[in-house]
Amino acid sequence: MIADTAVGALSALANPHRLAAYRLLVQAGPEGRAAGAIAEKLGLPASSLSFHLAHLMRAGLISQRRESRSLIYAADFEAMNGLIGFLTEKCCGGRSCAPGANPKPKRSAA
Amino acid sequence: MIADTAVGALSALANPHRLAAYRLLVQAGPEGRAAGAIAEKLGLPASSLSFHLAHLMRAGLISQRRESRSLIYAADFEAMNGLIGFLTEKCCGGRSCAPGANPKPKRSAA
DNA sequence: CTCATATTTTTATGATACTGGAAATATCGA
DNA sequence: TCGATATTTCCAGTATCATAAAAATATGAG
Repeated sequence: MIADTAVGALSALANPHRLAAYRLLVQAGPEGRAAGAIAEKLGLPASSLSFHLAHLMRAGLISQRRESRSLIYAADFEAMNGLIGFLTEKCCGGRSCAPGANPKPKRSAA
Repeated sequence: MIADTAVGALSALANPHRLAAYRLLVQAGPEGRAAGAIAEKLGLPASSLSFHLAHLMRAGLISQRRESRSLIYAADFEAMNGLIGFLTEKCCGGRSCAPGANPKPKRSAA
């Protein structure tokens, strides 16, 4: 991941509504959730939610697929792991890492 | 971590200069780095960097300590892990989690 | 006390983001 | 084709953020 991508992803998450929507999708897993269901859960007008989902899409954090009349959104877990890896990269230059001692949030492939 | 805190942290990171400064501090580890050293490394005017560091401080992502004439900034690793935990919380509702299969970026205490 | 260094605060201007109603688009069923 | 459902695009008003020069503050040395 390059810095611009990371800034885009972080900007996308840096809004209460988008963060809520994103977390909802993270918890929903690969199956995802329809836009309408998200709007209802979050109590947002459809047009506002659409704006926020488009923002998350542009940032590459979620994906979209159509299923009949509904548009289903799902979190992109590779993007999430890429972002986390970018933030924690070369954490502490290799040393033991702070109070609780967390060498590195090791992820499978990264 | 509550949502407001997370939004604050993400907003703080959602800027190229702040993200660069933060990553520099993450890689520097608990020792941290003086404001002047960061400004030089990033090629930023002192006043601009100060603005950005204050933003990261307000978000709780970094800490400050004085050492003679210099102010030393260091990443707060607990905050970072808290943020990552918040993002990945209840990821996939427990199921296997996407392509690479990453159940959860397990961290020591969280 | 005064000067030099390190950093922050103040300030003004310009740019970007959020909001939600109304209209437009896409899909489905009869 | 027509109507209903699901969602997006358009719009404009308001609010928030980034920038960097200049002035202010804090520390240390002589």
